[in-house]
Amino acid sequence: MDAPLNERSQNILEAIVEDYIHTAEPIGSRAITTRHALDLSPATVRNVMADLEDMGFLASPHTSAGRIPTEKGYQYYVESLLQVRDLSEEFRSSIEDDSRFAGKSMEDVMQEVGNLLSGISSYTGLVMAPRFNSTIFRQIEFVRLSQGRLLVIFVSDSGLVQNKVIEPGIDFTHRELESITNYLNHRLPGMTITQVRERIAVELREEKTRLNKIQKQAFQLSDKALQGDVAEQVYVAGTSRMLEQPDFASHDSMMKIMRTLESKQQLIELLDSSQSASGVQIFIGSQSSDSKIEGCSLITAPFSGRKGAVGTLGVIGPIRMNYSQVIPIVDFTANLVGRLLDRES
Amino acid sequence: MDAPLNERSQNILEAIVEDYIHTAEPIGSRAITTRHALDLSPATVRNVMADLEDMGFLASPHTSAGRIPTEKGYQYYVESLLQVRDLSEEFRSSIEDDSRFAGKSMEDVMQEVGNLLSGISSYTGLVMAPRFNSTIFRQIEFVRLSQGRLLVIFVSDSGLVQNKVIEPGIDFTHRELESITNYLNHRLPGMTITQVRERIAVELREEKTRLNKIQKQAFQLSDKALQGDVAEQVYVAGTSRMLEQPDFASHDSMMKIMRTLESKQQLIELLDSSQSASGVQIFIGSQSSDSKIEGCSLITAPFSGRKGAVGTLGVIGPIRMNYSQVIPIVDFTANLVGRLLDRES
DNA sequence: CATTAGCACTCACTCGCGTTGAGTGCTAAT
DNA sequence: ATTAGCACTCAACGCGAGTGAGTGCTAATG
Repeated sequence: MDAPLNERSQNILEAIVEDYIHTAEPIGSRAITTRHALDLSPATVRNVMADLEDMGFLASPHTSAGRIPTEKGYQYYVESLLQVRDLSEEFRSSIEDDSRFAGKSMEDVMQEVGNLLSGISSYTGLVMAPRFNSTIFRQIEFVRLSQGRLLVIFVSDSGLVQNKVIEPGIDFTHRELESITNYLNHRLPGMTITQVRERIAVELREEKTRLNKIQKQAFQLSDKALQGDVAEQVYVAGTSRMLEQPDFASHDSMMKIMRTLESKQQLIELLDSSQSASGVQIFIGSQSSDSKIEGCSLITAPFSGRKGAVGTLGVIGPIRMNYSQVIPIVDFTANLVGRLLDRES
Repeated sequence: MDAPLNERSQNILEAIVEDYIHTAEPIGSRAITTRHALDLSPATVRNVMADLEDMGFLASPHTSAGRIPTEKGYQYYVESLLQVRDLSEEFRSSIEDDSRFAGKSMEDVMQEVGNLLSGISSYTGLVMAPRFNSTIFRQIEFVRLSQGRLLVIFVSDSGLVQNKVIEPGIDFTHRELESITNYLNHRLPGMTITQVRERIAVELREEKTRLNKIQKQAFQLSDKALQGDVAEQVYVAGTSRMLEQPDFASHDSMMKIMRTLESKQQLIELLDSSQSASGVQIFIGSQSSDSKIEGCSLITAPFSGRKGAVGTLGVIGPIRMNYSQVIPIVDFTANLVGRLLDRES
């Protein structure tokens, strides 16, 4: 929509965005000339700043304050000016330090990844474990509870464990369950849960065929067990990091953020859209959905093992976020988690 | 240490505490005479208030403000003045509404209980699931992962599922694992994990005896599987409720609380002490451990099924907490959860 | 003698106001 | 095209007077 920015304007915009990311305070023309060696006088900078403001990249809180970037300013910065630095060796080895994941169940690993993201980025870390329906079936177990209630435990290829309680109607004996379990565990591994479901539907439709009683029961039971979606697992780490940000000093904005971070459902919606994308995605301010996370930016990346279980992880922080640092962190971590998924299979 | 309070002083202290709980603002002498039908003049009330301040039950933020209760004041109020009301029918049925727990795994039930506590009390809800070591063993399953890694899944009597990853050193075949699983699931149910552990230790010591290979392997494997403590499961709900409290308006106090609520470890320590007690316990301000939750009170109750799996739940809020409402909520909920544990067995 | 009316006193809170200074926009000089 | 100079703006800070809720003390009262 606009003429492209000339180099000087770009430099100045970049300087303002970066300074503001560090200080969280409006940047004045003088501050730029002193902090950056641009060989320009404050007056010239002022002229450029006025232009940038006209074009919508900057805004001034009031006449006698400096400028702060607008959302559009951040977007331009991220798309055109930002050069993503390589991850520092320190971070890299800190992320890759396998000992932190040793001997942990997949759930604990996910939580730990959240902690890692939050710890290194100093913002809030989010991890959404792979959708169960898209993961590859590895094993199923049944545990008899009281009164015909059955605890079903699924284990996915990547070591994720999910369990739910069902009431099948029939009260299976221990032996029957054992047979059913065996049967299912021989037939189903290697398929995704969705595929398993379809398979079951087919088999049940053809039930008049050669299925014996055990087989029929097995399919009926697993049909019940797989009915309905399993809730997504979301792990949040470092929510208090949000409170450290001066951007959320006001009580209201803080409450809003914290409420959102508490609601798994809303987080799922946020992360969901990036599920299918590939590579790091950046949502700046209102680019992410309707103001639920007003004033926030979200950096996400999907992760997946070789066999395709796909989850999403990311970092959420104020729009005034250190993009150049966070982007490689998210990228690198997503790769790591992909490898962690594979190590189980 | 002091002469017991006479009735008039008690009435006035009670009035002040209750008014302050509602308004969060210092209470003056006039306010009391108008809001409560005590048939006393403000002057008389002032005299009594001065006495109560001398005795340490009240404090004045500054000369020309009203009085607020001290911790000692709250303690006296809770111990001697508070009559715990019966839970309103509305709350009672809301808590007992079974549908909210229908078809949920035990983990989800625990989280839901947290939500319930927070929702009804308007403070923050805490639930610590029964210590795994004290729960009764019901079933164990092994899942082969890559490279000699084994996923172990324990199910407790009350339907709690825990899993961890071990590296037994030997690479068992599928058949071997099946036999071991069968053997363990026939031998161990009904004991607590701790008992199971002891049993294993004994059997292994006598291994020269009549144990065949499978049996020996079974014990060695389960020994590995049960080594080390399983992390406590803590569920927190409604942390943002803390931010709603005017008591935590200051940035500092807020951060402190949120950090604590984020740390499972610290929450475990808080809840741990009430584990062994029976009935509702009330920790007012510094009564709870060292200022980690400065300005907070904690109301807890242990819950247990008939078979003894013991967990703790509670509500945490500002010292200025609505004790008369929260105490019966916690009490009632703990009973409910006890029943929920039993329904599985 | 306990209670209360009366009164002087205290002190956080609010509001208005002048001062300060960082920063701007405009204009004229280079 | 750039820059020096300058008038202007406006949030932020500090100060002082005014306000009022609330106290503590004293003397009067039933």
